[in-house]
Amino acid sequence: MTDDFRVRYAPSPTGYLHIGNARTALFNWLFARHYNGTFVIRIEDTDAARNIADGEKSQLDNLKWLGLDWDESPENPGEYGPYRQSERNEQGIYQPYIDDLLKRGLAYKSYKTSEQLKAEREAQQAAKQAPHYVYEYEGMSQEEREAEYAKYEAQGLKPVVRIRVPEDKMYEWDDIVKGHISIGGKEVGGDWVIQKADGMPTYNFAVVVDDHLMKISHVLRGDDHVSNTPKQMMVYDAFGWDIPKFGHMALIINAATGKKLSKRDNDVLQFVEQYRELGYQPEALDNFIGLLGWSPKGEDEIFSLEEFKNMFDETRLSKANAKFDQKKLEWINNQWIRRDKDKIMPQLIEELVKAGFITEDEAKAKHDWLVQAIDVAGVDGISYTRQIVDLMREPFFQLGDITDEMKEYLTSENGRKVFAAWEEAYKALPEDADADTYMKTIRAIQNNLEIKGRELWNPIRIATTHQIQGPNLPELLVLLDKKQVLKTMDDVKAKYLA
RNA sequence: GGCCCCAUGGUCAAGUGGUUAAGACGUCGCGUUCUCAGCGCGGAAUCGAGGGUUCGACUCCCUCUGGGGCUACCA
Repeated sequence: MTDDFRVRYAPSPTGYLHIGNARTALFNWLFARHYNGTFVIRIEDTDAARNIADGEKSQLDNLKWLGLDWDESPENPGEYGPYRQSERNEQGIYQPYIDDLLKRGLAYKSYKTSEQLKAEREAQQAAKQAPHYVYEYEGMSQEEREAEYAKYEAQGLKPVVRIRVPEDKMYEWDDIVKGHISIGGKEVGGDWVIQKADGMPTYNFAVVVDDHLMKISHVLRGDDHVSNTPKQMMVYDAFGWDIPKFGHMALIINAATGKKLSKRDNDVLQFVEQYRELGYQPEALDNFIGLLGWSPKGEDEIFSLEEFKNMFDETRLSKANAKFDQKKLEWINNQWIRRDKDKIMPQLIEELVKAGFITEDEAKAKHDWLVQAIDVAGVDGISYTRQIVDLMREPFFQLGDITDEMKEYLTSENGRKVFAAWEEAYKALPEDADADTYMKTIRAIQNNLEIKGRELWNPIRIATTHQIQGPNLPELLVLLDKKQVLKTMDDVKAKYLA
């Protein structure tokens, strides 16, 4: 494969950027960048009713966030604009092609109402036949058809334009991922609509005209488009255009339902936006979706976009659908969080600010302390940055309740002894004692009292933090404010050890 | 129902006629440790079924089964 690679990602702005779309975009990007081609973004907004207000903006924003850049789009048009189908239609780009087909008798106007169509379909199904459009002008000449059109127009009916499907023809192609596929012309369900009554071209028609005009060389898209391919091929044929190479990637499946991941599946977080809000790293999302349906040669699992780009090989795309495994995503994100802590730190601190634990000014003043506290709290174990909130809440910003179990440790005979010894020792320590000093102090109590393990540590941990488990205690004590700790201990003493 | 596609552990998957069938997530156990996390070590777990082809099939062919996709004036 050589130059002149032009690939595209063509979202319809009917929603936010979905994980499945993101994957399609990612692989098209990889394809373009690996082969030094051009990556085009085209907005397929021919269904005005389904478009949502900020769909396009959100899609593009999230693509950028994922680190996917593009060479041509509505924002930065190349020489094949405009890059929104609605605008292309307004400019009359599609109409001449439709008229041409009409003139050549390869397409025709149809005035059947949706009620009629529905009735036809139901009758066919009742007769156990596959739904199939019935051509209403059988045996008529062009003139006779025109006469029919006039009759309907007089009744005020608006037509759609349907393409005549060559039913005897076989449509075959060598799919980049699936290999050879062939589908008979008679399988597409009969003459299909290329222009809707509102004048908009349909997806299957517009996509061909645009891909041709934009000189798209490779079309990498989801498996769900396989059955659209013969329809699109017959349009290429009708105009005598070269057909691009198609590649149909296996779909991402909802592990719970076993079905194609759908926007309506509320049990899975599946919008890029949602992951972004929880504090997933874009690199991690790229890493995860890049490994869904594609695998590299070696045994490594963690890859940057740049590495993916260099390794990319379209022959290693999987033919089988892949289930979405949230746990693996979490692990991958954890790896990225740990890979560059300096980069993550501001995000973590921001989460603490948003949680109301600390103001922005305080965070600035106590920056070094925060960095240490975050580390001691166990940032290495989190899956996404939002989790730092629960990790840090206790004992850094709030104290929890003393449970019955904790009370047991505190009020047992050994617990009382440990508390007394600890209280005395702690008060005697300087305010800036280091972790080693705390450790030695606790070890000394262990030796004096001959109490060890949980019997020793739990009373101290509980008395100072109201927790029965948590980060390494000596390191934690270094970070806690001594006055606060003393107060906590006094309270515990007054309440449980009086 | 029709057409198309797919099929290795719970999940992602490597593998292209001869392998002890990689690796990762998850899971389980052990160790480190006061505990959690982390880290280290180890374990369990896979070729959907049946026929062929072949000296030899996870790999090739067929059938079945299972799963998915599509079947719109949606994209």
